[in-house]
Amino acid sequence: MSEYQPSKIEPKWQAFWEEKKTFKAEIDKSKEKYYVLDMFPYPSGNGLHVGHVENYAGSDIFARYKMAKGFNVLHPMGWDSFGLPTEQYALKTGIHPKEITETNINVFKKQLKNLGLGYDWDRELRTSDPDYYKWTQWIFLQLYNRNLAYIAETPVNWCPELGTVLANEEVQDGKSEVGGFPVIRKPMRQWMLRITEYADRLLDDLDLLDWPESLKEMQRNWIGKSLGAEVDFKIDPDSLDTQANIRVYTTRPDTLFGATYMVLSPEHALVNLITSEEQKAAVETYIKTAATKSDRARSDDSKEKTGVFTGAYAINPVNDTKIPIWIADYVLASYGTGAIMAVPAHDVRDYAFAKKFDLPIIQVVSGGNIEEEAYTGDGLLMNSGLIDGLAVPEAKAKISAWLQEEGLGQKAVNYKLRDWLFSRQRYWGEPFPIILKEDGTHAALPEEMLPLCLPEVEDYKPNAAGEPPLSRAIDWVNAPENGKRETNTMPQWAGSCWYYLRFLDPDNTKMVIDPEKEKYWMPVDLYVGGTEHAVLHLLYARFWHKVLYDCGVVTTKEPFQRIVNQGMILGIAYEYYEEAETKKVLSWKDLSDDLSTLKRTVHADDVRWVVEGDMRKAFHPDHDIELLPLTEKMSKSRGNVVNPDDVIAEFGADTLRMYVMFMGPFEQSKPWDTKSVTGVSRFVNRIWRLVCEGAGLSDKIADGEMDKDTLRVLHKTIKRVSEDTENLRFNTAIAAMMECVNHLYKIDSVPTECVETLTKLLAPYAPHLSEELWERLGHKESIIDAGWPTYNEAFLAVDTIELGVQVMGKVRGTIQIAPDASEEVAVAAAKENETIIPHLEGKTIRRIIYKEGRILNFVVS
RNA sequence: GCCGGAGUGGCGGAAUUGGUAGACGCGUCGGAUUCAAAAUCCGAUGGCUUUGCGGUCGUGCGGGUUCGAUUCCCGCCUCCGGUACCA
Repeated sequence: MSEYQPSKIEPKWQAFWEEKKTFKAEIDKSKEKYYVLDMFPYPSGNGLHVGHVENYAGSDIFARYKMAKGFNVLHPMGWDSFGLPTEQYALKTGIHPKEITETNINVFKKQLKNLGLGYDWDRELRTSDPDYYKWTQWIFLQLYNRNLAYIAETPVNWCPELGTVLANEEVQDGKSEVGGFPVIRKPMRQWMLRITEYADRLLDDLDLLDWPESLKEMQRNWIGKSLGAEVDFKIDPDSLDTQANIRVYTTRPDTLFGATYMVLSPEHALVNLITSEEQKAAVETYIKTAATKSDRARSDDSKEKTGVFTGAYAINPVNDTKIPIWIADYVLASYGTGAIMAVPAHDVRDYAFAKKFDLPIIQVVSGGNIEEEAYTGDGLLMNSGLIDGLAVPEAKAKISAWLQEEGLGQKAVNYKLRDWLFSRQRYWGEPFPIILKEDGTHAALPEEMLPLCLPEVEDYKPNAAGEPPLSRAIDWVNAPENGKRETNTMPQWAGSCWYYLRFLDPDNTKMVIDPEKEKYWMPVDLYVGGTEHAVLHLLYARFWHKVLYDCGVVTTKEPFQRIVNQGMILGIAYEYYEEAETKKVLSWKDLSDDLSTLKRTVHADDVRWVVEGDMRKAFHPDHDIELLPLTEKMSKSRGNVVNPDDVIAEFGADTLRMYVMFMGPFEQSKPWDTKSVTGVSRFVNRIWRLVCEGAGLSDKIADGEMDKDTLRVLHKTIKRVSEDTENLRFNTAIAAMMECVNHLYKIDSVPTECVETLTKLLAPYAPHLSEELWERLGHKESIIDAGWPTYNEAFLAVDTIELGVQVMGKVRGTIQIAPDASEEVAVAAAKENETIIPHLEGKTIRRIIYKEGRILNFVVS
């Protein structure tokens, strides 16, 4: 075997690692632990895509690097195997979700192994395994017992297409996150988790974490804490016989004097009570339309405000003015008190509403132009009685104190975060360990009865009465003596809320986790995954972790100390156009406004390349039209998906791993370009040819001392690769190794020691290749045990450097000089330099700026 | 709208605390090797200008600070991600 043949060496080393259990992690208190975690995949039928490769190759490189550095590394993998697509596939095919899951996991696992990822497979778990979900149910019972789980009849996001409800977090633009189906509001009986009780801790503890700022910010925004005041407005006695108040929440109590009307949400409890006879019909119609409108429709209408007058009035407590009460759907029932005081002068929404319905606008903060738009900035209070002339912050403080004294209001805090809608009307999820009793109460299933396994059903659709699929398992439902089983199941997030803990003790049948193991391994030191989980999974998992902390199950406040989001890999397709009527094929160059065209794309593999000068242009394979490259998120419909299996078949896993890392910064999204894989492929081949010859070593590899240059290059490479890998700058680490190899090609003989060191640096990146080289270099053990090289600063030194010489800040030449040369020496050398002399001629040197080893600059006049 | 991030050759991307912009790779051009091609190896490669040395312009745009700005400050533009009537 003289050629580099990844298809031969890669399976060999994968088998080696598996047999030797190279990546098995066990508690070893003599070593420092390091827990690297990947966001575990949902085993879909589509298999692995290059986005997974980016994620897992990155964490694998880092884990192997830490291992080589002597850390006791835990790097596990498992399956988030409950979920909707599997159930939908089961519905279509009649195959049991368990079997579908099994099949998909086998495909995924094989693909992951083909990539040479170093996982401790002995810790493999899947969320749909009863031995696993037993403990998911157990954790639910802890929540239940702490009164953090409750049943509520509330309007929920119902997705008719999916036949289930969705959490707020799962709805985007009024459509389901999975499948993109329309979602409507519908009142239903549901399980809720009191995540709002943890809002402050979830917010405050973000400060403890080493997460990307943008990710923390997303969580902060989602929790959406705001400080303000609640104020009571009396309803005008003429409008209502009994005495009643409308309580509002506001962040701007300073603008109270500018409140010229009030708005209740259509669902507000007082609406029926206060509506006057004349307005009754209009109000009822409005409520009816608002109720049937989906969130989607409501937000579509957000530009145009709607609402109706109730006929009732309230009294502004600060100036006893009578102000009208309206209802409008721009006020949300679920936020604050479901009612607002409207200050049109200083709130854009109130302003739009007041303009539309011709309500009075009174400016109370100076600034802006109230004729044109609402003024939301700072300024001095005006038209505001006791707070006149104060700045906004002072006015807020003073009016709040006054409200408190008068018993009209108090400070209040609000959150955007709502309780977590935790039940789904699905089959393929964890059953609730709950018995619904005949008297309408409910009770926890005793712990000894866990796991409560999913019953078999003949069909995964809801039953005839529209109840969840589990209702079809009549015996199962009616098994408890004094009641029935809950037939909802838990959402997919449940299992992924705590899997990082189970990896530490996957086979424990006695308890959720052995405290000793938790203490040793937690927290997760590095969690790598995509930004798509920035709010959903990460918020839910933090919440459960904090509950477990309160239960004494875990000892860290937070589960994931550091998170890194790998960038998305984008696909390239090449676009052209088709004239709508004639189907004539057009280039982007042929487009004009009066043509009606459809966009079409050509897959990157099918493009015909034409070289023109130093450029290559993309052409349509069958037509003479130039194509425009289009970089987008990979998806089947866009025809720009890259399958990692194909890349492995052509180039090998080591090349794929390195190319994905070499494309650009780990956290940045970047376009996949199959043509560019050749660069990394050549590099891998160059290493192979440098070291290997036939079945053994190349003659070029010989014992002996490294020359000074080679020693310097090698130690510089150690330095750069170590620092870059530590900081997850994999792209520049690979560039450094390329430079090193380029140097080794220039010298006649490469000392063994030099190749060995380079191989160690390469090992996390191209593990199969490195093991093969290491073996050929005469080693019996895995290269993982060979340690990580260190560099010697002394070898990095050079005799002379090329120093840039500037005149007036412009580089005019360079001089060869010792790196630590004195200013006199440098200036003398510069003054003798032919290219610099003309720039100094006839000028007076006013100033000399010399930074040793960096720059020499003459300021002249 | 708001929040976060980014704009550097034909392309992906480098550049430590402000100090020779364009590392590394792709592509392109030239050479070696070959009967020939592929593969491989060596070299060149920001634009304009110059026979050449060189000159000049260049890090989204406009200003500023500085001996010196991709880097710092002010004001814009564009793109990507998130979020959206949260009072």
